[in-house]
Amino acid sequence: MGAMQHEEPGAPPPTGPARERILDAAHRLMLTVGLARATTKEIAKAAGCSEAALYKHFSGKEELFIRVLMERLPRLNPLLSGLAAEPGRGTLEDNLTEIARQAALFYEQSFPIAASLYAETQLKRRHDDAMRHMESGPHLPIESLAAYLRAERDLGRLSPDADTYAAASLLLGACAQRAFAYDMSDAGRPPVDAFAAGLARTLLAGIAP
Amino acid sequence: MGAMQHEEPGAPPPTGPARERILDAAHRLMLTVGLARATTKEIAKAAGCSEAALYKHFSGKEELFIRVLMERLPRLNPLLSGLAAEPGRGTLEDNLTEIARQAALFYEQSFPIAASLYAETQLKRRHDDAMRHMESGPHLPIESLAAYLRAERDLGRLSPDADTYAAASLLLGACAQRAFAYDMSDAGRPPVDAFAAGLARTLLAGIAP
DNA sequence: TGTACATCAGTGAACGCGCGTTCACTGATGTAC
DNA sequence: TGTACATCAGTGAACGCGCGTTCACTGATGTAC
Repeated sequence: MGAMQHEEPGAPPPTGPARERILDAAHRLMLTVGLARATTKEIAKAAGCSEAALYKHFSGKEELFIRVLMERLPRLNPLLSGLAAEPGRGTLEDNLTEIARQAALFYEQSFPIAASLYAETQLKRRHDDAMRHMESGPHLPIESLAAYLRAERDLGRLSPDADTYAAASLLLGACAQRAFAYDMSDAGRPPVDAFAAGLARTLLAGIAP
Repeated sequence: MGAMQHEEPGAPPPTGPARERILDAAHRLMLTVGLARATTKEIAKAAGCSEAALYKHFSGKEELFIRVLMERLPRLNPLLSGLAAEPGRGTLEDNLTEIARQAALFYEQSFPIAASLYAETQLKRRHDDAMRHMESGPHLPIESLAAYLRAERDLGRLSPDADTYAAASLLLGACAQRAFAYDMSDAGRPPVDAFAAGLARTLLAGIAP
């Protein structure tokens, strides 16, 4: 009882190595109260340790946040470059639907945190530099998808004059926008399966009569 | 000389009524250093007044930010609902290109600030509520554009089974994503005119062979 | 085996700084008589 | 006209709080001889 005084009543019990618990706690707080109010005191409380313990695992608060971004946010690129590796498999509409579905789920998870970096230009710049150095970043999914579409076009499964970059922007943009326009509390967000299917169909067929 | 000590060397000289100068200064700082580091001290310095003066015009820092959001961010909706009012004008491709162009510029300006609200969940919620109350919000452009597309479809200028919601999501999503994926410093951002034209063409024609 | 020392994860309490906010006040302008 | 008072935009200095960070320390575990 007395030993548990740091544990939140509603939160899952902190288990596992402390470093992971801290990353999880920081991640959770960034999503719920936001980057600005994810203080060292709250993070420590949620992780079930003292504030001082944070500094045994991370050099400071900024490093902790960078680590959350790198070790807790999902990656979209593996899926996309996987597909690009073997074009010609399955139907194009199925593939695009699945890409849109995964992308929508990906942005749903990562967008709120990625967006909050805009509040801390300095932190954002540090993260952007790290991303650029490991050749990653938010523009990469678009380029991966465009590469996949080019490969399909070379196989004759797309119109020979299809603008693959525009197509990739349209599909992924719609998925990212969905996370932006309808967030957590908003019930108006369209169900992901129907949404993804509609995007893929519309992108393939166009809307001209 | 001595009287000007509050003015930033590089900044434009603070002119006009104090309230407007404060809003401008806050807006500028939100874009440059980010919401989190846009402190009352910095805002006052940039506006050429004392910190205490801020509280003569706004009840507090949060109200000031809300006011910046409401009085300084551009609106996309007027353009869209204007178009929806008279469908059948001009060619569809031209209209979609112009919409995409305006949307891309709009998101370029508003996205960094809107995104930074994710760092302050509480402020975001207050702003969302205000938006909902005046029947606005980030999902509205999509619905306005969808309404315009429906009107064009009813005129037979779109395929009768076109998914107008999906089409609107694709077009506006791509424009928003452009602001997100390639920000300020990044030189990789595609020029807005070519980008908009490519989106409109691709959305109309589709990419299927 | 016992003993002396090293290492390690972690803590409670304090520190200093920067923040948003408030206070008592000023000097200029307007207004009633 | 002068005089007394009211209003107004704005200020410099202070206040208190919450933040990230550090400090000296503890108790448990490992290790050499």
